[in-house]
Amino acid sequence: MPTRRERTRQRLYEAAVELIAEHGYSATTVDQIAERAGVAKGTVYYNFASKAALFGELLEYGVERLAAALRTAAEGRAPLDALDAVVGAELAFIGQYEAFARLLLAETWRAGGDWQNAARLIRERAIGVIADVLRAAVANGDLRADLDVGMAASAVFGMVLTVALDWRTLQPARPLTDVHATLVDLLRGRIAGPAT
Amino acid sequence: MPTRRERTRQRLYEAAVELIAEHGYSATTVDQIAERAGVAKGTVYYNFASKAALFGELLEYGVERLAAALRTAAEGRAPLDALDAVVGAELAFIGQYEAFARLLLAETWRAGGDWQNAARLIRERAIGVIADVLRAAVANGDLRADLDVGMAASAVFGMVLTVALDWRTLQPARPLTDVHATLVDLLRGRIAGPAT
Amino acid sequence: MPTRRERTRQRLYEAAVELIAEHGYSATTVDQIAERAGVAKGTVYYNFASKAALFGELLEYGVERLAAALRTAAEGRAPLDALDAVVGAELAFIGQYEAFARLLLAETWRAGGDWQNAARLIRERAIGVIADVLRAAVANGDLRADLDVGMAASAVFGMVLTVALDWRTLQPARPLTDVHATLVDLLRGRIAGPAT
Amino acid sequence: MPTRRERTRQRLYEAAVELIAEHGYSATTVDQIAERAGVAKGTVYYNFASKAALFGELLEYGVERLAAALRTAAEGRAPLDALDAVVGAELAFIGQYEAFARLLLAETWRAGGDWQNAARLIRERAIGVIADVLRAAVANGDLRADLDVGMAASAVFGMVLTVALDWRTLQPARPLTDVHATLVDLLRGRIAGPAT
DNA sequence: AATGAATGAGGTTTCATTCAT
DNA sequence: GATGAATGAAACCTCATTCAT
Repeated sequence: MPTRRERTRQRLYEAAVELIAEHGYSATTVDQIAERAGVAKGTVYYNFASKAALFGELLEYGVERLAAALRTAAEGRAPLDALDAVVGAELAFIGQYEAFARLLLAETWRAGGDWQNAARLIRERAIGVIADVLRAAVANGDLRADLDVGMAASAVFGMVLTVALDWRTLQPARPLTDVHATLVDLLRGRIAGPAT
Repeated sequence: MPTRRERTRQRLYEAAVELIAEHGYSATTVDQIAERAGVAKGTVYYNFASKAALFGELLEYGVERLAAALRTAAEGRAPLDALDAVVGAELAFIGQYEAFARLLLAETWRAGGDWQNAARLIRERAIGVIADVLRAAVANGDLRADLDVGMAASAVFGMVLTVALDWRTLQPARPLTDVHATLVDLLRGRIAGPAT
Repeated sequence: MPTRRERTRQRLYEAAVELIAEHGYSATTVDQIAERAGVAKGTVYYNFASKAALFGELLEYGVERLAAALRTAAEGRAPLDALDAVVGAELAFIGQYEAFARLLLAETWRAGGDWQNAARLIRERAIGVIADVLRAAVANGDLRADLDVGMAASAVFGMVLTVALDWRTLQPARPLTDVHATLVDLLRGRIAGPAT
Repeated sequence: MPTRRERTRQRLYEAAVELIAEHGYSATTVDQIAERAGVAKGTVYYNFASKAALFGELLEYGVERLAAALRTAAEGRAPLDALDAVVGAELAFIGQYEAFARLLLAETWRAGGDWQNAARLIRERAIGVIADVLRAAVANGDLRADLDVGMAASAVFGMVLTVALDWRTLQPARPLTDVHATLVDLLRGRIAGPAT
């Protein structure tokens, strides 16, 4: 059973993720976070050292969950199946934590960036899982030996992220399986027309 | 020959794009923009109604250039060649206007967003060009008839954008043709290993 | 017992009235108001939505007090006595809240005006009380039946205001009763010389 | 025939008076003045040393005209007739130069005031004419000997000013003669009802 | 005689943070 | 454990003034 403090922190997490996803880190104020969480402004500072610290913990927490979801999906599968499963897991994660996904896109792909560490974290953890799967597929002979694994992993991650956000924005009613199928087809090179 | 005002506006455009790409819209101050452009702060406001207006015009201008580059690349080519060319053009654009590309990713993929109009603009103009190419490929029998063109276009755009930015960040020395080749292979489904 | 917030707001009211009376609304800065009230600039904005809102609440508050003072003075008196009393009350009010009276003159008699609402308020509330007294005097047969009550009320109000401010500026030592007597004589038509 | 410069200055006078009457001196910008006058901003500074100088010349010019109008009206009349004529002249002046009258009220009745000189000027010139008339009436035995001439002059001036501006605002269609008649009745003490 | 782009001091407003309750 | 009034640095923006044309 969570303590009162736990519950307050959780409420602040959620409020912060939603607001930052909508307006960005800088444009989100501590006042707004407190209001949406239903607590007084002082309470934010009773629970977190600063606005930046709240955001940092948030990112860490979210990226950890994303990476864990991807790792779990890949475990114990044959390489190509694992790739499909990882794509499915990324889609599912975005479907459930859409706000966090937008936050990821919006705040981490900067040039100099105040959150460059976080960005590296994401590449290393989330894209790293995809790269591992691709490497296994290459080792298994499923993908050709000279594939640039790092670049391909980055491509897969970005492709899924972009498509997933367009999905949530433009056709949220569409079932996940549908989107998943299209993405897998794209990845497997199955979009060619009838042999001529 | 550009007027004095024209030249000043151009300098402000450039300064703003770079800064916003690095720190985001909210975290970039008008002072910084003015300083980098080498003008006084008041000059920013003499030339643009507000910080938001400057950013708005900026997005419009950049998206227009990107869409034009993609359209030009596609023109007069057979569908699948056009797809390769469009990917190449997007890569080239990002290589040249990296700052603008980061800004696009960082500021437009928000949920509610103050720049939702801009986001729609991008989807309609830039991704629209890709969708047109894919549609032509389907009509030509190069891609299968039931392909979800909209989703595929979004996937291509996001994949290229993500890869390109990782390329600029992690291995800027690598030649564009190299990256282009990998992306085209991915798109054409040529990454399968030796037939088993 | 007033809350802390109440006390701060009151201090801000007083500081603002004095400064605006001296320099006008536009020429008075929020910095000055905060300094005279002995609080930080941010505190002004914690207590009022904006400089304009502070001024608006100020006017409302002051006009309400003025109208109340005039109404109280008139109550339970015969019409002509009531008129004398109302003039006395206006004089006393200006004597005590000179700053507010100057502010009234300076900021509300504009043409298009951002404070036209406030101006109308004043006419309706303060001048309205005088008009009521005059109307009662007409009904009582003390003043002639075809008197333009609205115009006369406006005349009385303006006459007293102008005289009172000249009094405070030029001969502040002079007792109120003296000024009151002269004004009442003027109003009652007792300034004619010896019958010829 | 006025020179080109003369005409420009005149247009700037008029634009400035109207704008300052509406929004006050501080709230009126040089940009607005230039725009309403139909000239470029630089032209304002080609013709006047500063915004304050423009306003100063404006006040001087206007007060001079007002005082002259009052003096002319009084000349060569018997004291009490002169009083009526002066009131009529003040009304006529305000009817014609309403904007200037509002400006006078709004900017000169301040406490500390940046335009205190101007305020003194007005009292001395405009109210002074009225005081002279009243003094003559006292000397002539038309008004009682112990009348406080200064205070009465101030009362007359303020009464007329207030009534005139309410007239222009609330019932501009009403003829001047009507307003004049009511004011004169008030001044002559002719508002008493039927003798009881 | 007039212009309008440019300036920078100074204004209003926002907001992360502190602290007494 | 939580509050909310207060703070002041720093943001956006305005505007009187200058000056090259």
